[in-house]
Amino acid sequence: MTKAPTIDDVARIAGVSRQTVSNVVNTPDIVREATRLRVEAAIAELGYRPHAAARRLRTRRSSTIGIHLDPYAGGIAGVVLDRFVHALTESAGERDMRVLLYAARTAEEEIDRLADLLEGGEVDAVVITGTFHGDPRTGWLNARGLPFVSFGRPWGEDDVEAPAHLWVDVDGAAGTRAATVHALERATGRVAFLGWPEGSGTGDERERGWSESVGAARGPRWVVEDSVALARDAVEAGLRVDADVTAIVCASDSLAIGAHLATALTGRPDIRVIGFDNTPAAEALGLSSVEQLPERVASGALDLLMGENGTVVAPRPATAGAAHVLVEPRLIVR
Amino acid sequence: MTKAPTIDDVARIAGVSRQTVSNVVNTPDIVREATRLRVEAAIAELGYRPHAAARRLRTRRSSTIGIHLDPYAGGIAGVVLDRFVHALTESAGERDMRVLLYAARTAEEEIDRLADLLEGGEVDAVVITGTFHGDPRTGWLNARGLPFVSFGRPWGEDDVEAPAHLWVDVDGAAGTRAATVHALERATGRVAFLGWPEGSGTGDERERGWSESVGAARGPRWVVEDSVALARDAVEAGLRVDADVTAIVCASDSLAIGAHLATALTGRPDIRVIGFDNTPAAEALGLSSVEQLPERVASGALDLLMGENGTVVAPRPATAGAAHVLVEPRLIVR
DNA sequence: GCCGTCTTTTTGAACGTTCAAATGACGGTT
DNA sequence: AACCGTCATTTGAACGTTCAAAAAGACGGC
Repeated sequence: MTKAPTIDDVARIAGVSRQTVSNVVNTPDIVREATRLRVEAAIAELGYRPHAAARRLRTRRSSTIGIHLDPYAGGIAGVVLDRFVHALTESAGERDMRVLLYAARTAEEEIDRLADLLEGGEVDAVVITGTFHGDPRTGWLNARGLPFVSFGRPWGEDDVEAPAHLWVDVDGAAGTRAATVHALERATGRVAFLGWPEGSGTGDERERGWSESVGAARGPRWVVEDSVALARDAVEAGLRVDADVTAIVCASDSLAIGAHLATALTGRPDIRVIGFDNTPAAEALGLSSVEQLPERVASGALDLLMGENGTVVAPRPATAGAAHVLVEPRLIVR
Repeated sequence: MTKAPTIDDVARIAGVSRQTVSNVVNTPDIVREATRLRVEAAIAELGYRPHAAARRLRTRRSSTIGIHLDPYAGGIAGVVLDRFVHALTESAGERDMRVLLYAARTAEEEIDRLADLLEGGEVDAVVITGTFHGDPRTGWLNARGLPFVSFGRPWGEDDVEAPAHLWVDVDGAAGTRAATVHALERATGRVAFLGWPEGSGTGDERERGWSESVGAARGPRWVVEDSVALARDAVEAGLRVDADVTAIVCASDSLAIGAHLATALTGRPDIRVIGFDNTPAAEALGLSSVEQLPERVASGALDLLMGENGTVVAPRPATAGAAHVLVEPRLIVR
């Protein structure tokens, strides 16, 4: 490996100027066919690849999107984000974009990273995840006019008429609604809900889907933190009180696995348990679960940042209507 | 957001030259304290951040490491890789490195991506994963002298005296050995092994750990593809023949979950099932499992690429001894 | 006051690309 | 034959940084 060939080397071999080579690479259609073929031959002969940094410097574009990776928390929750990262990488690749990961433990640290990456031109835009009530990141990004989209809606802020920022999310209520409807079709008794303590936007949404569609078959509503063991205990206790429950809609797969264990332990394998997130664990146990369709979420995020078919980051102002994508999840029946 | 300040703006404000500002940023100790403070004040005042692309162009370093993301296959297997990516991102951050993802469906496509990324200077090195017998990637990379490390040893090739390339891996045999020893301590009957068909290096290693340590308590050796349902059926059938088995060491968590289901179904909850990979699914079911310690794998990969405490990619030639890191996994008992 | 040495700072060039504007080639019209 | 318009190609400059070498300062010894 001596020295990588530059655009000038190609130009010399092909007997044209730098710029013509550049045109062949970037806008082939404005170059005469004969010339183009000659240049392409030279490129192939030398194995020329444009130097990314030089291009970035000149165009002031990195063609890269940053995404934050939370510290690995263990458990099941991380799987959804990982699938999203996968999907984002693939969708981005189709648009000639790259995905850069960054880690940060706290919101402050993350803001520092964001500043480095965005202001240093390392990335053109970022995807932030796990937004929460009063999240400092969105305000900071907005104040500087930096392009970003969040996976997760801006909880608590005005999110319909004048959206605070671009966002993409999964319609949690639609997911549990589908689960509930499915349960009602099959089940003969009441349909319970196993969810998280009130206050998490996501959890409240998921409960709402059940609540609004369960109707007369409404069973009890059990609440625990997101843990298999807690869920198991809660359901075991709950079933002693409400023995006529024949289906349990859950806010997560962790809860669903706990519920599943409880039904097995108490000799009630007839009870249908439906989870949320369609994690490998639910799949392994043969539990039905609501699939978030991360591929759709990912391409929705890119659509927002780059336009439907755009190839560069050019965020529209967050105007009503075009400022978010809400993906309808799908129930996977097992 | 008008225009980002450049190094010249800082220099003007601080009343020094470009280069002095550059020195304050990169090598503060060679600059006189009084000057340094003045420059730092100017940097803070303007909110200056060096432009990544310009720096990359000049230094010919991207401070970025690329890593391939397989198409999401579903199931449990992906979790280990995702944890590794997490860990790599965090370790890399500590060394002022970034992690860039790329997707590719086939080995050929991947080689194309690698060429773009490495020869275009987009990344300084790559981590390749899922190496297999006769993998075309390693040869291609070696032929060009491009820096890389693989997660997974070079199966089949000379991997001790004259290592084919830098690699980091988990000692699978040590993992199943620990699992077997643990089983022998607790179990009264024989210890079985549930593994994959012969031929996958990883699977053979894991079987070896059991085989070499199980001794007189050696139980049957069952073989299936990596699927929960297949594992369940195999173990159910196997236990009818070998009823004195009281522990099953498995080559993966998928297999372990299948085995676990089989023991539950056949009324043998006393049988200890031990998995491999310590995935969330195993955790959720309370199964013991061998933990791969992805953090160690990640920092091992960086050590190989950058030296123990290095801050730039400067791969040593793959000389015996210093060319690989073999991480000893740890049994998580539940 | 001068010299040598060491430390600190400045200067000019270079990294490889694309942008914006200029030049050249060619055919058709007047 | 001069002019115009269109298309294809070239030219000079610029993007913001760091390298290498040169210049300027500081300091002590004689």
